[in-house]
Amino acid sequence: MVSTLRITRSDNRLPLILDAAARLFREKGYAATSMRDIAATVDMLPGSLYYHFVAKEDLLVAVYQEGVRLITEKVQAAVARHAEPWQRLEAAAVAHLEALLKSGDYALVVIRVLPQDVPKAAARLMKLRDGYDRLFAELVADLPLPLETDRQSFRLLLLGALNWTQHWFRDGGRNSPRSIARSFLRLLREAQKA
Amino acid sequence: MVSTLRITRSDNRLPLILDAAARLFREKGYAATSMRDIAATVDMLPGSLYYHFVAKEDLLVAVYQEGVRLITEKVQAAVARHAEPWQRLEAAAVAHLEALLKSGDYALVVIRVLPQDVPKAAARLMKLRDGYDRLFAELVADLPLPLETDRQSFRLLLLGALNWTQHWFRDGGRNSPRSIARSFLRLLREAQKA
DNA sequence: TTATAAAACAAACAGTCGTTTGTTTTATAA
DNA sequence: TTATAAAACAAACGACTGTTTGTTTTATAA
Repeated sequence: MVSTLRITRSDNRLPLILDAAARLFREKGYAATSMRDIAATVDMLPGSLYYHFVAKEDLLVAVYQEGVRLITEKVQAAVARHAEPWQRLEAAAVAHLEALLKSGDYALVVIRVLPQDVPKAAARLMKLRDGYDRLFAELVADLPLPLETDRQSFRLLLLGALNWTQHWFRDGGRNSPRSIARSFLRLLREAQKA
Repeated sequence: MVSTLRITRSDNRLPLILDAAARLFREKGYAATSMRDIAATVDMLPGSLYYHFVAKEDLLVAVYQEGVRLITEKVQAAVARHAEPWQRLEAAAVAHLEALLKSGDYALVVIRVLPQDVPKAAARLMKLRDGYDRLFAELVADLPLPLETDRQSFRLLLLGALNWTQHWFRDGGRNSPRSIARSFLRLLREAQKA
């Protein structure tokens, strides 16, 4: 699960710490979440967290890393199931949105906590993001679009709208992450057919 | 400028305080900005801020209010210059994006600081936002769209993409807020002509 | 069964947080 | 010129912050 960190004992509670951190970072943001909050959630003492992480920012980076991994994994799997460019993009959009809105805390931390909010970790966070961005760029590059279409704007429009859903999406309504993603893609696709 | 607060003396530094708060809230977020940061920026003592505001959240609400007012003002003025529905929406999108990316700190605080980040002020912040959202809803309602087009999705797609630009837009590049907004609208419009 | 290292405890550190209280300065109206 | 209220100062409050240090418990390999 956490590839870079060694776990040598079966009662290791590092996964629990990461879960708690992910939940709190998502709910309250990075700055408003204290190490004591996280420790209390997993019934530990604050200082104990420093056995696993050198500093608070490193805890965030670990959560971020797992979040990016999760999203990337789901999107790549979804894309692989299709061959036609538009279908591949739609599958990616659906998977992206489901990862954000359904799979839980890790993924949301990635689009909710801004690198600039954590200066000491900003460079590492941006690097983690960049890898993922390329994935979508390739999908858009493969689309059979009219020559005059600005593919960069196309990508930014779609991804921005998808990421912004976190601010208004409420679970339990009529529309699912899947239906939202499809709806967005339909609006974009019609325009590019000719 | 600040309609709800009385200014009875010419050397009142309330506007300076608001400017500083807006800048810091935008740069570092709400939680990471301390009252001492704000006070130091305007060369005051921390406690002095409490002559103007009962609590930190009220300072945020004041900034937010001014931000919403600024955006609304610019968008309404831009819309009023056109009669054709598509042109009105494009003018609104351009004004909205210019307000966010060019006019400075107040407007950006509105889309950067989430109501849920400040529980004690969340209700007030959301109320301020809602008024503005209606404005765009009306513009979309007036568009001559095919019957099958989902107007709500259309609005959320556009507004989400516009608001997300804060995360990647860098000033000085080839593309201006105006050109970005137009590019987005072109992508959406082509699809809806038939 | 015992040695070893993982993992957590216990307690404190120096600094910062939002805020309050009493006092002082100063622009303005009378 | 003086009375008044606006606006800021000065200093502190208790609570909370990220983090460190030394010690203790305990799962696991030998």
